[in-house]
Amino acid sequence: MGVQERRKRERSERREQILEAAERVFLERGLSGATMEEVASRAELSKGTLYLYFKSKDELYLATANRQLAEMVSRFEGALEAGGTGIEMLERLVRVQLEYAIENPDHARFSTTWLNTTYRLDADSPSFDEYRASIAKLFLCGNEAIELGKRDGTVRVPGEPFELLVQLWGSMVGVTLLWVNAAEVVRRLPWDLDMDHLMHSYCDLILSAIRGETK
Amino acid sequence: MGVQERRKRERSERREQILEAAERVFLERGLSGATMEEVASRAELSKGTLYLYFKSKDELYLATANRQLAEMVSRFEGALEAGGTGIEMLERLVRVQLEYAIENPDHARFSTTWLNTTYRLDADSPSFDEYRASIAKLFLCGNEAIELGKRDGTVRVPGEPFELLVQLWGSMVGVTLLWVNAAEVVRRLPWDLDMDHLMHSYCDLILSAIRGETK
Amino acid sequence: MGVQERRKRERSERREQILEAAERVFLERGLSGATMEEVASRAELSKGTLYLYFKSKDELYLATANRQLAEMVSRFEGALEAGGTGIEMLERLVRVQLEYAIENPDHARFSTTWLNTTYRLDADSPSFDEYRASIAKLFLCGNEAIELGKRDGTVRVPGEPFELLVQLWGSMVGVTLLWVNAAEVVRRLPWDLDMDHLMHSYCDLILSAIRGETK
Amino acid sequence: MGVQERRKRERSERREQILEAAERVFLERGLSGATMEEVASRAELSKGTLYLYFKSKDELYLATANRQLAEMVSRFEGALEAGGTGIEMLERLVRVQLEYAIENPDHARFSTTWLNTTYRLDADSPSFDEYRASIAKLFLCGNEAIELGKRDGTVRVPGEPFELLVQLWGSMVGVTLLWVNAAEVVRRLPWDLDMDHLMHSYCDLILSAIRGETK
DNA sequence: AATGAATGAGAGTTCATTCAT
DNA sequence: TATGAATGAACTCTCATTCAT
Repeated sequence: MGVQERRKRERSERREQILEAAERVFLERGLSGATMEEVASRAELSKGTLYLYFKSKDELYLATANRQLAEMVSRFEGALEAGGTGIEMLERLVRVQLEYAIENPDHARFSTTWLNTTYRLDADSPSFDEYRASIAKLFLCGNEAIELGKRDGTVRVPGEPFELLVQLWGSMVGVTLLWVNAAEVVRRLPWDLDMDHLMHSYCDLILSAIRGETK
Repeated sequence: MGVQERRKRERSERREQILEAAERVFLERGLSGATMEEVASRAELSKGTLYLYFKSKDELYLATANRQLAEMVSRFEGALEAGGTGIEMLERLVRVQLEYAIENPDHARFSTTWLNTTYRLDADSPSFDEYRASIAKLFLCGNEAIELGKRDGTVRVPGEPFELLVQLWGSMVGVTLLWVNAAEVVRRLPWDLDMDHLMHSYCDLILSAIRGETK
Repeated sequence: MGVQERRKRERSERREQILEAAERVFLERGLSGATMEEVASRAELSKGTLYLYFKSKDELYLATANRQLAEMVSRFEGALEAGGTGIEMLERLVRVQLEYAIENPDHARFSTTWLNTTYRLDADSPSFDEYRASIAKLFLCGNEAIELGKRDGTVRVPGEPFELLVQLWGSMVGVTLLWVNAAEVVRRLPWDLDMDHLMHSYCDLILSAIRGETK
Repeated sequence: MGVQERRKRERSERREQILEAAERVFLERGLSGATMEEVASRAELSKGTLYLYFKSKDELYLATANRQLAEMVSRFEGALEAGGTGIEMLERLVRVQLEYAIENPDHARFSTTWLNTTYRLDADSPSFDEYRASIAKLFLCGNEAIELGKRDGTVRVPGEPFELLVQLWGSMVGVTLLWVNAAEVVRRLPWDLDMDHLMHSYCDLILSAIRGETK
C-alpha cells in the first residue's frame, strides 16, 4: 500500500526531474541541438532511464512544452475570472503573460523555440493533441476578452478579434524575446537599455492603441 | 597581373556561389539541420572545396548572416535618404523591414535565430565583428528617424527614442516570426488566419500608437 | 515439510510458465530478436523474476531447446516401441518428425538455429550437456531402425546406416525449413507452391529410394 | 582520364573488400547478430565508410547475397549449355551446387541465413528485386532440365516439375547445412562421420529416386 | 584549386542485466 | 520471492572535418 504510493510519487518526481533538466537543455541548445545525453547527465540519470519516462526525444520536448502551457492556461483562466470590462480583462491577460515571462524567463524563450526550427513534430501523438488543446485554450481566453471589449466599447479597433489577438501575442513574444536575451541584444547595440522598463512600457503602448485612445 | 586579377575575381565569385547555396540550405533546414554535403551539392562543388573558402560551418553561417545584414543596411540607408518628417522616415523603415520580410521570408526567420538558441558564435572572429557592426548601423538609422520625429513633433510618445526603437523592432520581429511560420502557427490554432493582412495591419496599429493619434 | 514441497512445486510451475512464454517469444522473434521484456510480460512476471530462474538469456534459450528435444525424444521412443520391420520403424520416425513439424512449425525452425549461426553456447553448462544427450538419443533411435532394416532386408541401400540416417535427417531438415518459411520462400520464387503437399511427397520420394523400390 | 579510371577501379575494389568482410561477419554472427562495426573493422575501414558504399545494413546484406547468387546463376547457365538429356542436365546442376558448396562452404551456409531469421528485408529496394530475379533464374534453369527430362523420359517422377525442383533444392540445402557445420554436428552425435562422402552419396540417392531406377 | 574518399565522434534508441526495496 | 527502476554498453546511422591526389 505505502509502497505503491511511494513508487507512484517517486515516479512522478523523476518525471519532473527529467522535465526540468530537459527544459534547461532545450533552452540552451535549441530543439535539435539538445541531446538526450546532456539531458540525462543534467538530470543525473542515465540515458536509458529517460526512455523509461518518455518514449522519444520528441515526446520529451512536447512534455516540457505542455508542462509550461498548463501553467499558462491556469493563469489565463484565473485572469478572466476576475471579471471587469473587456479591456480590463485583456490588460490582465497581457500582464499575466508579462509576469510569467519575468518569473520564468527561460520558459518564455523556450516557448517560441518552434518558431525558429524547421524540425517537425509528429502531429499524431497524444502529446501533440494536448499541446494544441492548451494553445487553443489560451487563445479562447484572449478571444473572450476582446469580444467582450468590442461589445462594451472598451476595445475600439477595427478588424477581427482573432487578428488583434494574434498581433498582440506576436508582438509580445517579440519584445519578450528581446528581454530574455537582453545580454545578447545589448552586446549587439551601440547603447545601453533598461529592458525591464522597455517591456512594461511596450504593454502600455500597445494597450493604448487597442483602447483607441485620443491622439 | 591580369592573371592575379582573374584569380581574385574567380575566388570571390566562388564565395558568392557558396554563400547563395548555403543561404538556401540554412533557410530550408535550419542551422543544425543544414549539412555541408547539401550546401556543396547545391553549389555544384565538392564538400572539400567549401573548406577552402570558409573555415567551418559556423563561419559559413556567419557569412550568410552578414550578407543579409549588408542588404538590410543598404535598404535602411536608402529609406533615410528619401527624407521627410521623422514619422515618415520611421514608417519608411518599417515598410522596408516588412517588404524585406515578404521578399525573403526565410531570411526573416533566419535573422532571429540567435534569439531562440544559445548557439554560441565565436565572438572573436572577424566575421562576428562585421556582424555586430551591421546591426549597429541598422539601429542608428532607426534612431535618427525617431530623434528627428521627436524634434519635428511627428513622433509623440514619451520615453527614450532608443526604447521606442527597440520596442518597434522587437514587436515587428515577433509578428514577422508568426508570419513566416504561418503554417506552424495555424497548425496550433483553432482558427484560420490571413497572416498577410495581419502583419500589415499590425504596422498600422503600432504606427498609429507612435503618432499618438486621437481616436 | 508440506511447505517445502509446495515451494518446490510452485518453483517448477513458475519455471514452466517462463519457458512457455520464452518459447513463444523465441519462435516469433528469433533468438536475437526476442527480448527479456517481452518474455516477462508474456509470462505475466517482471523482468527481474526471470533472472531468479534462469541465469541469462542464453540459459533460457537452451532450456527451451531442451524442453522441445525432450518431447521429440519421447515421440521417437514411442515410434520405436510400436515395432514392425526396419523400414516401417524408419517410416514411422519420419512421419513423427513430419507431424511434429506440422504441429509446431516454429519449433522446427527454431531447432535448427544452430545450423545457421555461429552463435556460441557455453559448452560447459549443464544445460548444454542435457541438450547433447537428447540429440544422441534421437539418433540412436534412428540407428536402431536402420540397423534392423538392414538385417530384415527392408532397407536396401548400400553404405553405413549412420550415413543414411544423417542424410535422411539433413534432407528432412532442409525441406522442413522451406516449409516453415513458406511465405519467405514463395516471396522469392517465380511460382506459387503447395508446400504442404511438397513436404509430404518428399517423404514418399526419399523413402522409396531407401526401400530401393523399382517403379 | 587515368585518374578517373583509377578512382573507378579503387571504388569497385573497396566495394569488394567490404563485401568480403561483410560476408564473413554475416556468416559468423547471423544477419541480426552482425554489426556494422565489426564489418568495418574486418574490412579495415571506418564505420562511416561502409555507408559511402551501402546505404544501410540491409542493402549490404542483400549485396552480399546478390554477389553470390550472380556466381551461381552463371554456373547454372553454364551447366545447362552443355546439353544432354534432362536427367543429365539436372545431375549437372546438382553437381554444380555441390561443387559450389565445397568451394565456398561459407557461402553455402550464408545463403540460407534468411531461413532462420524473422528479420524482414525491405522488399521494395532495387537490391531485393535483383535478388529475387537471380533466384528466379536459378529455378528456371532447374525447371528447364526437369521439363526436358519429363519429355525425354529420363525423369520419371509424378507431380509438378516445380515441386520436385523445390524438394531437390530443399533437401540439398539441408544436407549441405550439415556438411558445412560438420564440426558442430559431430559434436552433437555419438559417432564419427565422413561428411564429404555423405554429401556426395546423398546426391546419388536422390538422383536415383528421380530416375525412378529399378535396383 | 578542387576533389571526394575516409574518418570518428556522437546522435537517438534498445535491451540484457543488476539491485534496492 | 518478486519487483521494476536504473544502468550502460551496444546498436544503426549521420556528418563536420581532413587529406592524399
